[in-house]
Amino acid sequence: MKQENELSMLSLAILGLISQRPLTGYDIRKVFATTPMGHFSSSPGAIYPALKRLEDAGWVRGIAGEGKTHRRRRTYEITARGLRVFKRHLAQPVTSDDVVWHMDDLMLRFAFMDPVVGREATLQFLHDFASHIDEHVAGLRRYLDSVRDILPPCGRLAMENGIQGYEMDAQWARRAMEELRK
Amino acid sequence: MKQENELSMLSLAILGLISQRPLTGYDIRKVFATTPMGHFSSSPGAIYPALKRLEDAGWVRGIAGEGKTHRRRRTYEITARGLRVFKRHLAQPVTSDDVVWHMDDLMLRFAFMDPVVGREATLQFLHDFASHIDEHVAGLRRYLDSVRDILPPCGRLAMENGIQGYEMDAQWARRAMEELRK
DNA sequence: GTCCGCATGTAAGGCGTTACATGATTAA
DNA sequence: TTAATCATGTAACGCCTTACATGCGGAC
Repeated sequence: MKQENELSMLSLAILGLISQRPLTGYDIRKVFATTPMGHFSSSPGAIYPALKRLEDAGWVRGIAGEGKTHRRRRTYEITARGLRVFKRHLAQPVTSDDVVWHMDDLMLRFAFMDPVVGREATLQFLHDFASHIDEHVAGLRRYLDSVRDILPPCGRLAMENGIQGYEMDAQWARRAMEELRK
Repeated sequence: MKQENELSMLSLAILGLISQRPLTGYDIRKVFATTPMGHFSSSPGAIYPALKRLEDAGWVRGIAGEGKTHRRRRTYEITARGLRVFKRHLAQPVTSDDVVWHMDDLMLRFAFMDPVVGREATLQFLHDFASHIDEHVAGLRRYLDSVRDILPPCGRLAMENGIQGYEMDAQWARRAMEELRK
C-alpha cells in the first residue's frame, strides 16, 4: 500500500520516453494524446510541471533552442543520474504489495524494462509477477467463497471481474515469457 | 477524459456503503482494510476528510454518540439529497470516454447499481459497457497493427495486455447479463 | 488577415498520501 | 499494567485537474 519509490507514474512514463530519445514537452503531450500509452493526461498543467520537477531533481536536462526556426522550444534529454534512478526503479523486485496496489506501475515498468535491464531480468520480472498474482488470486477466491452466500449478486459479479482480471494477467505473463524466450 | 460528475471514487464508495446501512468512519476503514473492496486506502487521512466533505455537501448526516458506551464515535447515514446524487451518478449512461478513462469508476458503479436503479437498468448498463469496450478494442487493435513492426517486443506485449484486459471485461459483462437474467 | 496548430507556461483548487497526535476501552 | 484495539482527527506535502494566458508560424 506504500509507494516505496520516489518515482510517480507520470515521472516514470516521461523518463521512459525521454530515455529512448530527447523530446520536447509538446512531443510528450502528443504521445499521450495520440497513442494508448498508459492513460496519462496530456494536459500542459501535468506535463510541464512534471518536466520541471524532473529537471530540478537533476534527472533530465532541458536544452533551449534546438530547432532551425526561432520558435521557442525546450528539448529534454535524460541525465546519467536520471538513467540510474530509472534503472533502479525498473530493477526493483515485484512484491505482492505491488500486485495489489500498483498494478499499473508494474505494467509501465514492464513496457520499458527489456532494453534497460536485459532479457534475463525481464523474464524474472514476469515470473515473479505471475506467482504473486497466483497467490493473490488464491486469497481473493478464499474470501469470495467465505462471503458468497451473503453477497448480493452484483457484488459477487464485481469481485469475479477483479479475479478474472488478475487471472488474465497471470496467463498473459506466462505467454509473454514464452514469446520472449524465443 | 473528464470526470463529468461531482462524485470522486472515494465519495462514491463511501456513499454506497453508507446507503446500505449507517456506518462510522472506523467501520468504513475496516471494510477497506479487510475486504478486497476496490483498492481504497483505509488511512484516516483519507476517510475522515471525505466524510466531512460529504457532510458539508449535505449528502450524509453524522450522529454523535450512538453506542451504549461513552466512547466517542460518529455514525453516518445517507440523506435524501445524498441518495438522489448517488442514484443520479449510478444512472448515468456509459460513455466510451468512461471505458477509456474511468473503468474503475464504472466497476464501482456496477457493484452498487442493482438494488438502487433496478435490474433492467443494470442489464442496460452491462450491454452498453460491453459495446463500448468492443468499439474501443477495435481501435486499439487497429493501432497495434499499424505499429506492430516498429514496436519493441515488450511494448507490443504491454499493449496486448491492455487489449486482453478489455476483452475479458466485455466477456465478463455478457456472462453477467446472462446470470442476472435468471 | 484570420484561423489553426505549435509550444510553453501559470494559478487555483481538490484530494489523496504520510505522519503525527490523542484518548478511551478491553484483554493478557 | 501494559499492550492492543477502538476511534477520530490534523498538518504538510505532492501532484493532478481545469482553466486561463501568451505568442509564433503557416495555410487559405
